[in-house]
Amino acid sequence: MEAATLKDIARELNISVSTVSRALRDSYEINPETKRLVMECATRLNYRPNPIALSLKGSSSKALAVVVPQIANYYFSQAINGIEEVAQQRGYDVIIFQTHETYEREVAALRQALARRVDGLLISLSSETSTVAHLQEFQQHAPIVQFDRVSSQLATPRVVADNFAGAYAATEHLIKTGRRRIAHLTIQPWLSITQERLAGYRAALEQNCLAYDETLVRFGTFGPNEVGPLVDELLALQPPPDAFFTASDRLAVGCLAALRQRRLRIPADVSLIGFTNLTVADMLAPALSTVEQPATDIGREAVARLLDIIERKHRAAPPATVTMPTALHVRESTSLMDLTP
Amino acid sequence: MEAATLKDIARELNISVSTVSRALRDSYEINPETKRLVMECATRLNYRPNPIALSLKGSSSKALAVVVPQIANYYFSQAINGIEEVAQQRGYDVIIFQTHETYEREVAALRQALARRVDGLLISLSSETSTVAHLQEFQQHAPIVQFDRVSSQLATPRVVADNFAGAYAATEHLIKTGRRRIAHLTIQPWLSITQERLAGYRAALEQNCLAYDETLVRFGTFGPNEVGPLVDELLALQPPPDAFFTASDRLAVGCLAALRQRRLRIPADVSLIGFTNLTVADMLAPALSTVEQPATDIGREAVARLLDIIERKHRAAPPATVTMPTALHVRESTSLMDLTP
DNA sequence: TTTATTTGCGCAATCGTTGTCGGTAACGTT
DNA sequence: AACGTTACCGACAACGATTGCGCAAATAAA
Repeated sequence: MEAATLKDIARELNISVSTVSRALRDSYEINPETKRLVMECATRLNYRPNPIALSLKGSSSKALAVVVPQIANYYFSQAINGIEEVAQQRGYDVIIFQTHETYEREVAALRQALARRVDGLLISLSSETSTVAHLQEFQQHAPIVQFDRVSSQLATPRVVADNFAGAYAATEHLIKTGRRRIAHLTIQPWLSITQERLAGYRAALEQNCLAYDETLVRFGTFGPNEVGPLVDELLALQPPPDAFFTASDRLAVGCLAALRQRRLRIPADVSLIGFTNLTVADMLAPALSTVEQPATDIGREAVARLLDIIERKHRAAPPATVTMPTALHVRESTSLMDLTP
Repeated sequence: MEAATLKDIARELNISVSTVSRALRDSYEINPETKRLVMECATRLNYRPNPIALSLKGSSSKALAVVVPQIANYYFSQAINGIEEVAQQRGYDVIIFQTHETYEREVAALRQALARRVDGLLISLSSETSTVAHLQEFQQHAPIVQFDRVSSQLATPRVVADNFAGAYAATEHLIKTGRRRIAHLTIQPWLSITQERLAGYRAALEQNCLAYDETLVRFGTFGPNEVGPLVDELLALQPPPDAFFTASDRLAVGCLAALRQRRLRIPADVSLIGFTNLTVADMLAPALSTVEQPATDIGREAVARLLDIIERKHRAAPPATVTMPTALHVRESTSLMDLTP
């Protein structure tokens, strides 16, 4: 059973294809009786408009592109979950691209998305991306909404977690539990989220009369075996840090592993808090304090914005930034400092 | 800058569209010199064939559909990672659908996929799915490869983990560490993976002269708060279980939480092993023994099979089953039984 | 009755690409 | 000189849907 087309209906009813098309779109210039016949026949033949033909015709492809650095990542898989949910609800399909954190693959992904004539793009920038010419080029064809890793050079709506507030809360919490030398392990310095978190961290320090010490802050793209050496470096400082604040899932887990490997007691020797979406955070040893980002909601919100632009044809979209609240979860890894020697 | 089309090249060179088309496809009936000109012009205009037009023409859409119950799931996000990687390498885009474990959304997803004229389908069945008519229907249009949750009623290649061996190894390991009353928490009984794991569990028991006790086996779709009561039920048995073997990520974590909440010592009172893809398994408290499935490899293998069928046009694909080895990771949660009272 | 106007529908172009067919030279063969 | 080959290229239709335009018939207004 092949998919029914307008032509099939037209043949069946001995009318022209154009009449069928108009009847289905409820055009005023079609006889109500004819409409009824066409509708009936369409449901009988289980007619569905061919999205490919529609795309070619140039109207809309009913498909969205999602470009993220990685799928196999707690944060992004949750975000995509939210995106797919809302998109599907509103009749759009989602095409996924991974950049694996490279600029090159990001460009390739955009090219693909363009070729597919997607109606819009949701993107979280790769860590290599520092220019946005490729995105501006894309923007001339379809609207973009950025989420999580966003660039301010690009005029689009942005949906992000409240990174400043989250980092501020985490840092302040560490200070209130008696920590004074707080190391911050974070990702590439040019990313918006890195800067915002760093700013929050710094603001909390200064609000609490602690000096900002840049030797305590480390940036990087930390592979599986790169966190250990870094932790060693930090621990060699005088005085050594008494707390670690990490900026991603990978870093939190890597740091936890490194600290445990080095037989440091958490939180007795150092405390640890992460910016993560680990659902198992409270099952870790020790239970990991975290700043949780509403990843699913960020996905939902981002795609909702995008679809509003697409459907209301607000081409000149308000490049507003939506900030979603983060939540501080205090667990064992940041208990009060043990002051007994 | 709009995307260049054949027409643009044709106009530029004052030749016909068909000639351009053939020149680019390196047809024998085009003058080498003309070909050169066309090629040069094509690269200059940055021409890319329009996949939409190609799809409409009926040849191939260069897109694959992936249908999974959930994206935000350690196992599936890793599998999709593998799928996307290989697909992208071989020039195919991936369209993702989530069924949220419902038959209805699975049918809807297949309909969408069909409308998009995808060249093939990778599917892991929803837990509600018991009939495969919708898949057979789909099969008449494009090839299917099943992975993980597969149905034997459907003649397609299948790529799965070695569930029997994995479950056997886990169970045997529990027995060798002194356990005798091994509970098995698993998912819906009609799923292939459930049955295979159950069979492996049972075989290991019987090989070791332990009776299979069906009151120790529980099936279900365990929501966030459903694991607790179940654990209570099992612990009320006489004698109570001294080990838990769970069949999924969610169950392993849920069970761990429930046991800890009830102040049972792991592994002193009970030991616990999961069938999971948790990357943080050895960071949990206690470090969780697991049977690890090669999710990424399963994804890679499945998509490779599918693309082979698509490209070699082996429509009558060998419905072979590829079994990928699992790995037993012994950690703290299944240490030797403590025999001191 | 003649002229407007409305109603209802079909024709044909369009989107980008490919396949079928046919045509025109230039050449070689008798 | 007449014919067949070969090499090369263009016109056209088709995929499925939308849309501007035109055309006929029916109705309304003159």
